[in-house]
Amino acid sequence: MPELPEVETIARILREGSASVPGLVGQEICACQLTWHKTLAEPIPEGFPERLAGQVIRQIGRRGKYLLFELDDQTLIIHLRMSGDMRVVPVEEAPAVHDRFWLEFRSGFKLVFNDARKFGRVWLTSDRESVLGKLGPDPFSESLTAASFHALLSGRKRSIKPLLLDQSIIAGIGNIYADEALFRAGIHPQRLSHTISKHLAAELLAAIREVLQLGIENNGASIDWVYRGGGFQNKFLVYAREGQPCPNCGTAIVKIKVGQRGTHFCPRCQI
DNA sequence: CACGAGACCTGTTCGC
DNA sequence: TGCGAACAGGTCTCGT
Repeated sequence: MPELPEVETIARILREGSASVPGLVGQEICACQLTWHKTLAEPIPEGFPERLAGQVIRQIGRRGKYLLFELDDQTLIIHLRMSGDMRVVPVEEAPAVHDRFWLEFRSGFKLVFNDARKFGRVWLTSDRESVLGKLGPDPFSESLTAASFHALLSGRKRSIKPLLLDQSIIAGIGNIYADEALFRAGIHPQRLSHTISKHLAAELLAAIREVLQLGIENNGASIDWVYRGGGFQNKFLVYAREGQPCPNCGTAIVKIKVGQRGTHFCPRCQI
């Protein structure tokens, strides 16, 4: 599920709350539960879980696909991986299947991490960089310019799609948005990165920002049983559209494997 | 350095 | 209808 737009949407909802639940900024933690031990990333934080009690959530944000909860003297970091989801419900509500971890607040609500496939991870750390340090720039970062992006591409010989999925190069793009961005930029997913001109790199960066922004404006994408609430899945131009006509030229969209990932593109428009 | 395979997991969908 | 295979929004590690 969660690529940058989905994580951004979740962070915003948790920060601001909704009609039925309050925002979490300012809420004091009084207890926590871990029901699948591997959900807590190594190394096990010193004093966990007692140290969480009494801490207040001061801010909620995102870096790449990581959710960040700034506490009084530590940061709680959560990565949803493939099937993770967050929800806020009253403490007395019975746990659901696949609830792996939750925080209980004095206000009577709890923040629950639900994760069917158990790939998701939670960190509690005083040193965020130990978790986030290897991430490349955020796609929306002002420090990421057409020129620096072009330098990232020309500095290596690699198929462009796996490169876009490499979080150490640029942080936040996943399988859906990579396919959508490459289509909009007219670039074949297997094209080698160093063959992309400066002009085309600028177009690709603009396409990446455009699809991520569209995703955010639509509250992310919901597919199958994973993630709900988003609407971007109705605006896919190539993803999950194998055999359907390309919106530009009508050619049937093709699906292949690139770097072990399902990859959708128009064989005529993308070169 | 770049790539592929395998691992980590469960649930859903596909193909025979 | 049933059953195993294939596949899924992600990332890490290992071997070549």
